[in-house]
Amino acid sequence: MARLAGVSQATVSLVLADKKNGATISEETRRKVLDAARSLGYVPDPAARRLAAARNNLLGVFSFTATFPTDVEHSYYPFLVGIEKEAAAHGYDLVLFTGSSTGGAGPAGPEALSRVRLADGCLFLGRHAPADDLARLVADGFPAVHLGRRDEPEGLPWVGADYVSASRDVVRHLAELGHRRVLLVREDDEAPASSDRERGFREGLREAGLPQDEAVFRSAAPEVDVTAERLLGWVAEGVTALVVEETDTAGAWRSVLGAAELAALDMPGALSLALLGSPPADLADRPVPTGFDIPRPELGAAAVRLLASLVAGEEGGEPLVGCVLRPGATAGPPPSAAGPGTASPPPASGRGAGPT
Amino acid sequence: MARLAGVSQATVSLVLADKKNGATISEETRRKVLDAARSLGYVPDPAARRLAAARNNLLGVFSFTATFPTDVEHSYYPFLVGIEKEAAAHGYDLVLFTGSSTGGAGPAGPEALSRVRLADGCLFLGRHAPADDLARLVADGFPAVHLGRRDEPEGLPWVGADYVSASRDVVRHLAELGHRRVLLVREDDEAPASSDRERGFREGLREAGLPQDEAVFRSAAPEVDVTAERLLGWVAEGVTALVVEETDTAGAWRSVLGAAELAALDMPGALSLALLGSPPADLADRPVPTGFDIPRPELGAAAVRLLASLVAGEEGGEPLVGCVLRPGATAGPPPSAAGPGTASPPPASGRGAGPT
DNA sequence: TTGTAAGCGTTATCAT
DNA sequence: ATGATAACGCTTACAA
Repeated sequence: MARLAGVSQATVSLVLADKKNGATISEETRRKVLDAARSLGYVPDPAARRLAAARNNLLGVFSFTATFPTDVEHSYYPFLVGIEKEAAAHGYDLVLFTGSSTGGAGPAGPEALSRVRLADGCLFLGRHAPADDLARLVADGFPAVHLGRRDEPEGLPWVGADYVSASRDVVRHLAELGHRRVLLVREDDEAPASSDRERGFREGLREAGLPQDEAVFRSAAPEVDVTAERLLGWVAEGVTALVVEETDTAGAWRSVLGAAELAALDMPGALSLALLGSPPADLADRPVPTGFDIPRPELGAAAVRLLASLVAGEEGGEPLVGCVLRPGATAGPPPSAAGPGTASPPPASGRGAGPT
Repeated sequence: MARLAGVSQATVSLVLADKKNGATISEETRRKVLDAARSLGYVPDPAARRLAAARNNLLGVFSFTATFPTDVEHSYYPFLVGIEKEAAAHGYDLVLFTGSSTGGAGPAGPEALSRVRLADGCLFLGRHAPADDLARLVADGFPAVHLGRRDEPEGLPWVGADYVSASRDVVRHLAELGHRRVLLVREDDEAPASSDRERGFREGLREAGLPQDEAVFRSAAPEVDVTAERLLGWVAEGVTALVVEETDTAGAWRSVLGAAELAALDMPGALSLALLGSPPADLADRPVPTGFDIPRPELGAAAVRLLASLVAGEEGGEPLVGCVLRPGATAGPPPSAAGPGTASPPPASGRGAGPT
């Protein structure tokens, strides 16, 4: 220890810690200690440091699938970008629990989840987390945050994208373009992400004074069956814009895109399309869909922020992160509109169509 | 501590450590401890564990740039894939030290690097690591492994791709296709990665009994100036294949590709091209270059393997990981060859041209 | 077979 | 302003 080298003892701790509170170190000893430390190449042992401080400045990241799958597409990369940055900003290092991906060693049982306790708190990615194990963590007061909206283990804090507002904004955008008949195509799935989008969609309609009856088309979940006939039927009924739900498989979007192609519909011309999310990577060559982007890095950062505040014993803040509208190229004025950008005032309803 | 919950005390340590030597725990206490631990969700504190001179089953990963930069292209992702898998296989969790990216907390001084001592060992990514800080770690006997060949802090173990063999194989491949005049285009840079490639290139020539004089063209580093005229000149001199070095910027490759285009050379027909590495992402739409791929996940895995053996107190093994030849589409038989695949026996030298 | 006790290197709380 | 000294939670002889 540098105590021997220098002239003092645990005073070293004080000078090296650079405490902000009581400025209680004489310049002389300070120098002595610093010099001794430098000449000895002394570095405080982080393990001892953390042991004494009762916290280890470690934030866990637990994913139930491999954190780094071979297929980059499915990875948590965009979240990790924000997570790493925010963690660094708060002075935390990250523990990546090679959780369920236990390729050969440790047991993948419930034990695995317990390991996260070695960190000061933990972030959970992906929806495969066993609710009861998480409940246990929460009940024990262990700081945990789920990345993505989650109702299941009651009391589990989470951060998620604000699909409601984002979906509302998309509808507002369409209304401003002049659309009066807008239809939502969604999969028949009761996931919160789905319901939130529908809620936002309906809010958007209401706000713009548009009719809400028959405004939603639900299709069987796995294969969405929007046929060309159905599409043409809608157009015949006066629908000028389709708002499509986004899911992992993008089933609805693919289906609609395929049908539009089959029906040989001029895309922004005869029918406007909007996607409630981002298009899948394999459709990257298609025109950029009008819709919104989930700010994944920002979501990751928000999760870390929340987790850090929980670790610090504070209450968590706003769990919702705003999405950003993507104008895109698949939506334009409706066919009947006088000209581009000329949004005619709403014929029905007494409420205005403009932004409220 | 679980001691209170169960009936014993530091015996907990013994049963949780699963010591291999003297089987000295009665099945009964063992169960008691295990049960108590499970019901309490008890996890040994890594810091305390490490402090007590044991190990905490944590492996560090330290990169001097962000591990997850916004731009996926520049990330260590492919390495992480292998690192995560191998770490899991060895029963290690990963601690991501949010390196120099210290966006707000501690300074980037030596202190930053010493945090890694919390783990049993650490992997270093990227060449921005301050050599002296690393030297300190090594001198202290801390298990550290650098991902990528590194000479700087002497004694720092590393794993890297075997560019020598890979480059040799590329030349062999060309020779087997029938090429007798092969030219290496490299940047004027003394990086080990460059010299290794040249060495392998020369080995390949020798093995195939091809002339080594004037077989290497060196160009200024930043902007590689391979002009169309120069290219045509080489072809006129009888050069039928170009082997191009790979660097971060792919300057040489871009230059050669551009010149070949300008000169309107039929690519595999009039001149064969090979790249000593992988093409940059923005050239993904071009024909796949003949050359080799660096098995990044395997490299990451090898690094973890080496690190794990160092942690276990063993000597490290083979630091070189083989690359895999990529046949590609930019190399074919030379114009003069009788037909595809008909490699004529070497006219010069007494040594065979086939695989040795 | 299991309990006791001595550290491991820091930090934090008191006295000086 | 600084020197003792008691934790911090664990491992590991060593004793019982």
